[in-house]
Parts: sequence; C-alpha cells; structure tokens
Amino acid sequence: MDSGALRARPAATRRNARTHALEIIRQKIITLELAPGARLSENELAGQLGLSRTPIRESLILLAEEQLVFVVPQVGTLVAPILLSEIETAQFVRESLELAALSESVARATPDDIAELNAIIDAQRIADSRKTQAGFFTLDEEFHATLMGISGHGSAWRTVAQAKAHLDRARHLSLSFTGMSVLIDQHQVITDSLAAGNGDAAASAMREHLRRVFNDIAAVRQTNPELFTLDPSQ
Amino acid sequence: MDSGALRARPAATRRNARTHALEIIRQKIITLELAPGARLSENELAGQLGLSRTPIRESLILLAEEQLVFVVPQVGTLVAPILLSEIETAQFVRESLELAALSESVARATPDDIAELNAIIDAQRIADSRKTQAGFFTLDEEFHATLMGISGHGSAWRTVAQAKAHLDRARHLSLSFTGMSVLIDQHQVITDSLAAGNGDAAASAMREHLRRVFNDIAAVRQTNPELFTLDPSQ
DNA sequence: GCTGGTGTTGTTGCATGGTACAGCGCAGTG
DNA sequence: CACTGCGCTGTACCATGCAACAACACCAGC
Repeated sequence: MDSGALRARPAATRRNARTHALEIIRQKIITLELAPGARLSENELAGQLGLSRTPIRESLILLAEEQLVFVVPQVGTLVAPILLSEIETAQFVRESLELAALSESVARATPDDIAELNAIIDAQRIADSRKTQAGFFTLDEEFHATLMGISGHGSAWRTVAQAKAHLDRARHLSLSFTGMSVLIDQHQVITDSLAAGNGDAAASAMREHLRRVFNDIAAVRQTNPELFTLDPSQ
Repeated sequence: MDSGALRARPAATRRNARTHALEIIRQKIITLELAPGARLSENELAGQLGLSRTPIRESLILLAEEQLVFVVPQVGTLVAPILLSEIETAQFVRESLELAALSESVARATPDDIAELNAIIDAQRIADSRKTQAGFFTLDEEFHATLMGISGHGSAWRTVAQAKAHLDRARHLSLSFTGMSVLIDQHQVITDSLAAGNGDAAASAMREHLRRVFNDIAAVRQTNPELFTLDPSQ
C-alpha cells in the first residue's frame, strides 16, 4: 500500500482557489468590510474574485462552521451578527487555553524562548512608533502563538485563533482602542515574569492583558449598542 | 435526543446530504472502521453513500479542517494517523476548558442543575447495568455538555467536542478500557462536590477523571505501540 | 380595499464534465 | 544492468448546469 509517501505537507500551504477565497472573505468579515447581517451571494463573490461558485461555496461552508456566516438554504448566506454571547464564549475559550498554556510554560521556557519573545516585543515597539496598526496585529498574534508553542501545545493555537477571530471582529468596531504601548508593556511583564519563573505573576499579567481586550469591546458596546445583538432571532 | 448541546444552531440544521455524509464518515473514522492511513476516494464514498461527489467532497474538506483526514491534491485523501501529539493537544484543550468551566460553575449551579446532573448519572448506572456501552458514551457526553452549560459557556462545548473526537478515536483502540462504573463514580464525586460548593474538590475530581481517560490511551500505547505515530513523516 | 393564487426571480443544494498533475509501469537507450 | 523518458491511470480541483424552493410582485376575484 501507501507506505510513507506523506511528504511534509505541501498541500496545506499550496494556494488553491478555495484557500485564497477563504482568507479574503474571512478577513473582510473580521475587519467589518463585510458588515454583520450583510447578504452574501455565491455568484456575486465568484464574480468579484474571478472564480466559479465551487471554491466560494466551499469557503462559505468553512466560515459557517466557524460561525462567521450562516447559510439559509434557498434564501442566502449572511454575515453573522455580532452576538455578545459569541464574544463571551470566545473570550472564555481564549482565556482558558492561554492561561493553561502559560502555566505549563513556566517550567519549560528556555533562554532562547525568552529571547524570541523579547525579539517580538521589540518589533512591536517599532511597529508602535511607526503607527502601523496592521503590523502590530500580526506581531501580537505571533507573540501569543509563540507563547503557546513554548508550552508544548502549539497546535492548540488553531483553536485559540478561531476564537480570536470573533474577538477581533468585535474589536474592529472601535477604531481607536487601547493604545498599543499599553499592550506591549503587558507583553513585557508576561515575558519577564516567565523569565523569572514567576508563574503567578505571569498568569495575572496575562489575565489582565486578555481582559483588557475584552473590556475594550465592552466599551464599544456602550458607545454603539446597536451593533450588538443579544437575541439571535432579532 | 440532543438537549441544549446543539442549541447553538438555531434553525439552519436541516438534514442535507452533506451533513448526512459528514456524520457517517466522521463516525467511521472515530470508531476506527476507517483505519488511520486508509485511502479514501470521493468517487468510492459517493458510490457507497448513494450521493454524488459534491457533498462527499464538502464533508472531507470539513474533516480535514478537524484534522481527521488530510488531503493531498492530486494524490488522494487519507484518514489521519493517530499522532500522539494530536492526542496530547486534544487532552490539553479539553482539560483546560472543562476545568475552567467547572470553576465558574461552582457559584452558578442551582439545585435544578444538580438534579439534572444526578438524573444523567442515574441513567448512566442503568446503562452500565445493561452493559450498553454505546448508551454510556452518549450519556457521558451529555454529562460533560450539561456541566459546561451550567458554567454559562455552553456554546464552548462545540470546541471541546472537536478535541474529544481525537481522544475518542484513540480510546477506540482499546476495546475494554476502564469500566464504566469507575467513571460514573467520578461523575458522582464531581456533582456532589459541585453541590457542596467545594470547587477545589470538584476540580481535582474532574482532573482525575479526565486524566484517567488519557491514561487509558497511554495504556493502549504500551500494548499496541505500532498504532501510534510520533513523527508525521514516518 | 383586501385576500388568495400565480408567475418570476434569486438563492443554495447537488450532479457532472473537463483539466492538471502525481505516481507508476514499461519500453528504449547507454 | 542502470537509467531516462513516455504514456497510462487515478486523483483532487474547479467550472457549469439543473433542480428545488423561498420570497416577492402582481393580478384576479370577492
């Protein structure tokens, strides 16, 4: 049969039309370029992206699994509303996993790991000074993903990232949330506590860090309550 | 049948061919009826299920997202090998989320909630006495899902269930794992501790419970090491 | 005016055909 | 014998056509 023959996944990285469409549509949903409640159409998206309906349709199925859109047969596909309940669930998942990972990282972090985290933080400070918000987003993700890798559960990042998408979408409601510098300082405290082997300090810093993001979202809710739906039937 | 666990999907859960195929194929993978490494074929599956390739293909894409199969573009679709690293990640995700949920449940559990848990446990004892293993599996899932619902994060069960699929697949390697009665007793300890408001006792009982399942898997690894792959390239 | 039926349009679900490519056997050559 | 190139086969990827159905406009009848 097929003994080995499993080459190191060129499949996952190979850009096919479906992956291409998925990333573009997901990004547009997270950045609110596609607003909650907006009607999507397989045909329309296919035309815009220069593809046929098939890869578009497959992308939408995956996005439905992520709860970013919902599909009503014979009616249409709609961008999911921003449900407070979804955000709270996402926050719960992210916080639980990141805190658990951090706890296990204390006994595992090597000097190289700490150096890597500090390198990312340095890059974040540069991005901050240049006011490149998009760059900071990428580096923020890299920091948290690296931290999860240090815990030995790097492949759990996929799960966190999925939850994070919902949080990020809510964050995008506010154009000016907490300044980057505050977040970067928190990254530094987490890293320093980890380097010092102080798990409790690292955990409380991480919790405060993640909660701050969540609180930003709550603040947006105060100013734009109409954007948040409590009842899915609404 | 399904209690509030699947309540996350409002009304859009109409049984279509894709969902039908997805559930059947996933079940066959988890129960090892489709062995790790087995070659799947859109055409062959379509023939077996009496469908066309389209819903089959969409199912396989979703299963690939769950890491239960992997697709190599012009080669074929294969059932994912049982990677120890995947199992450990799944255990990490499940344990983190269930313990975090349990912690929040202590202050929220009502007498009705406790009664509901006890009712499930009673049903489990009946299933045990009748040696209906399949029934116990369903009730076990219901117990844990209910517990997560009590924490107020019921929709996070979807995430736990996805991790659980990998654990269950590994468990199926062993036909006779830990007797049900031990697991039921642990459910009882967890429930009683929760009813008494003793969060620490509930947490340690839950940790022991989840670890026992994980240890069952480790035992299987001792007896059937060839079934576990450590290196994906192997 | 109001209600019920009907035709039109738009949508997703599913079926099917064409295409590019990986893998393999095999013949031909050095 | 070793090696290279060619063609055959099977696969996933994508394009496209058809069917089923929901929503809505509109009109006939009351």
